[in-house]
Amino acid sequence: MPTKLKRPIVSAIGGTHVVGPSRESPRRTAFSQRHRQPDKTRAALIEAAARLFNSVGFDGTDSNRIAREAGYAPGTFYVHFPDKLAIFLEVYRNWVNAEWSLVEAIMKSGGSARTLGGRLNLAVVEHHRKWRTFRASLRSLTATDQRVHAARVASRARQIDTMTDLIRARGTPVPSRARMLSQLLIAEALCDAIAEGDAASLGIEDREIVRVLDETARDLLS
Amino acid sequence: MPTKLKRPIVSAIGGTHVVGPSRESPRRTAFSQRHRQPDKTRAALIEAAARLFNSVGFDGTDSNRIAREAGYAPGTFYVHFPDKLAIFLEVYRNWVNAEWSLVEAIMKSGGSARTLGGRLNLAVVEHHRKWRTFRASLRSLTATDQRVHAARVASRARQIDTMTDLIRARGTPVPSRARMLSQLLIAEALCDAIAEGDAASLGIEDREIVRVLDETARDLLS
Amino acid sequence: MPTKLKRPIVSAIGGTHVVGPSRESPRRTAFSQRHRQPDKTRAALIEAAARLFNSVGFDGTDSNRIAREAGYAPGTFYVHFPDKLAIFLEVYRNWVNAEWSLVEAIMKSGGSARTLGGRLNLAVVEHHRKWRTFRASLRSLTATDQRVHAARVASRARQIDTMTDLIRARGTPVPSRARMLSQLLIAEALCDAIAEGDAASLGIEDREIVRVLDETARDLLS
Amino acid sequence: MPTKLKRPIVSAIGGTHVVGPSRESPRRTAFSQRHRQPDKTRAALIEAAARLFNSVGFDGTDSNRIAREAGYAPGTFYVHFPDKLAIFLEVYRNWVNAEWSLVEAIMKSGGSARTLGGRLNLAVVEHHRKWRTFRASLRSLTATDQRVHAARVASRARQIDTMTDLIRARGTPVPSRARMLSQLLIAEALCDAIAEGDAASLGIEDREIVRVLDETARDLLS
DNA sequence: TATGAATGAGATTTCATTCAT
DNA sequence: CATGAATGAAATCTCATTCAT
Repeated sequence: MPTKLKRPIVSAIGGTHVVGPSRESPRRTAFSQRHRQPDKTRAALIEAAARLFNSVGFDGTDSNRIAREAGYAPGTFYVHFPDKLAIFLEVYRNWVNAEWSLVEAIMKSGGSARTLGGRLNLAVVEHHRKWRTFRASLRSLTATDQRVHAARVASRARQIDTMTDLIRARGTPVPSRARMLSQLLIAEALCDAIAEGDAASLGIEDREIVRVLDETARDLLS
Repeated sequence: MPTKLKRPIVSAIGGTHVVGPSRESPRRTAFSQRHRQPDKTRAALIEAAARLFNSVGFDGTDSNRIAREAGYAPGTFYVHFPDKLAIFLEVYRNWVNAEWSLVEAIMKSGGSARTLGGRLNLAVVEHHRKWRTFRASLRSLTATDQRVHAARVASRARQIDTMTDLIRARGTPVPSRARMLSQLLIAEALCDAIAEGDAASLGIEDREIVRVLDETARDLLS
Repeated sequence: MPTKLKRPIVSAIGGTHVVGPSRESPRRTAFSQRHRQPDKTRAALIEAAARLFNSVGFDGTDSNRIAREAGYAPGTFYVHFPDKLAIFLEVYRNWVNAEWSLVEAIMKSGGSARTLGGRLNLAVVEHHRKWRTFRASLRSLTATDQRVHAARVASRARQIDTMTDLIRARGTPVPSRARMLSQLLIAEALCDAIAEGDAASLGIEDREIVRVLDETARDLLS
Repeated sequence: MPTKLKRPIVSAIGGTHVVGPSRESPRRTAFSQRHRQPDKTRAALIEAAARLFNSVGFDGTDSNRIAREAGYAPGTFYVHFPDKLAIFLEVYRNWVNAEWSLVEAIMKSGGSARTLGGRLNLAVVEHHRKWRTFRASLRSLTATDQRVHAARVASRARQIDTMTDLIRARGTPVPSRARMLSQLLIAEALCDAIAEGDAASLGIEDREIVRVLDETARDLLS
């Protein structure tokens, strides 16, 4: 029911510098201005959930803690979400939106295809790095849970459509959907690997991987 | 196929056709012939764990159920493993061994580089497909748990070494470690995506993705 | 007797006549009138714990049973106490308070030093008799557990201070702290022995031991 | 069935300098000379049990660990003792014997009543200090368990008899049994308090308490 | 809407004990 | 006698969820 206008989706996920769950006791005045404003409550819960999922993972948190971190009582959680998975899906939706915003902003910033591609890759890598633990839970739930799996496939379909539009807008020939999907998957994999520090722990520099990423993008998408 | 090994590592993971856990209650009162043979017990527990992790995920099972599925009482689990994560790492070790065996078997089968590469990709895709839920748990735990993360990085390092040996053996120039890691990651990502049915649900045929996989392998490794 | 206090500390320990835990299963499905009043819940848990610790000992009960005996579900225990030891310490705190109340009441009742001393000893003996099993657990945990040991030493320190005040108030010269501690220890030991029926089982009458107690008190404290 | 002659009871308890359970892996040669020598096995189990009861308490150990610490397999425990309590009683029996040996040795060493009394108190204090954790378990079980309680009462009766004999031997008039019991209890309490470091943690010096102990002994027993 | 005490099923883990060898 | 793998009941503790206020 909340429309996109009402809740500033991007700010919660895209903008914040993510840190572990705050240790400060739930910020709560006797009756903060946020109370009795359902949209703000909902947004606060989502933000807290995003933070927690990204620091201790989906199975590492519980709904009580999400509510407490957001400054509410346990019961409040269930006023806004039917269960823990529902808020996870909401966080995922926000995360995807944030990535889209990122991509759009860069595409509008102008420059050669090369420059743009490089900038894009860097930004996306950074976004993955920031949300690596959340993304790990996402991947795990994808294999385990129908709802999450469906949401993810849907999101990929939209990504491919968006990519098609962007390429078409530039006048370049549109690659096959298989190639576009592959590129998405490859970008995700390499970004996640960098984000998780795998390259580093093998003595490989991140930017070497980014270079490979650039290459595959060029090969597959043009 | 493992013969003299104390614990038949590969067979548990590589060979079985994976199905969901049986629903019949495996409660036993008397000792079966398998009992009192710690190596077999251990192997049975690992096999049951592999099956369960791959059908309901790491967080979807519990040590009691693993023991019961293997035909033992709850306490038996703790005779052989200190906790649930320990058996997970053991399953992972087996999984990696199974993949190595697969790769080695194919490498020894002879044929042109092309043929070999294709066969390899197909086999690995199939292996991932079979173990997709287990792999999802693996990826999730990688981000959450130190022990798993370390095990996975170690395994990647060994994979790169093995790859180096194989390429060197063929007389081809050895690519940079960054390229080899990238290829491993890409293969994993594309295989997992096929395994999870993502391509299919976007109306893309699996073999189109496999073709991309072949291409990147060619580009990156030669 | 406690009235305005949030948690009626003394009443739980001091007043009740202690019997073994009831055998009827106290399973409740609906909320009783006691529920939703956290202070009462907490007090009920403490009371049940006191009763159980005193009948089957600390290691003879479990948190589930304490909750059930108090009329709550297992989880409720952990809403109020982090673990079994925490409630034990709370019970101990109450027990000490009850003893203090006892002593104060008698001190205020007037009479000669002799009369008062005698009355005091009898009352304390009775208190120990009533709580003999609880006290045995207390002594055991004292040697095993840091938290309990610390609580007990702190309590002794306070007892010595109180004793000092009382003696000073009567105008009598204050004995050394060593003597006061010794007297506390001796009183405890003799009281516990009577409480545990040791004198009786050796064919010695309780009041003979009480007489010795009176003697040592006179010798050490005046 | 084992007679006193066969198993050197005192040495296990009286002589050893007690430390925590050894961390070294169970001292065991392929088939040590101790094996198949039931008396030695039994003695080794008792010794290990004494050590463990005195470092982690009765409830802090388990029969498997006792067996392992003694260098045997879990099942061996049950060849020699029907249950954990049985070995505890055996350890207690040894402990009492050790104390008797101590007392006898000192009584035979000659000297004035004063000197002897002082030496006795010091030795007994030391014995208690060494076995303080074991003694705490003893006291706890005394209140909880019939078998232990009976054993302890019996032991006290014997102590009083012995004391009577010793006093009679010196030609001094024999005090009432109540006085003798009281003195035993007081000695135990003060010794245990010193052993547990209670005096020290209240800023009181141990020897002050020992002096009180001497006083009460003089007052009660002469 | 928001609250938060209470729920209770269920997961993890321990350990006294058995028994076939 | 000794072994030691296996047992399974039971204890500790968690957490998604409910519901009366």
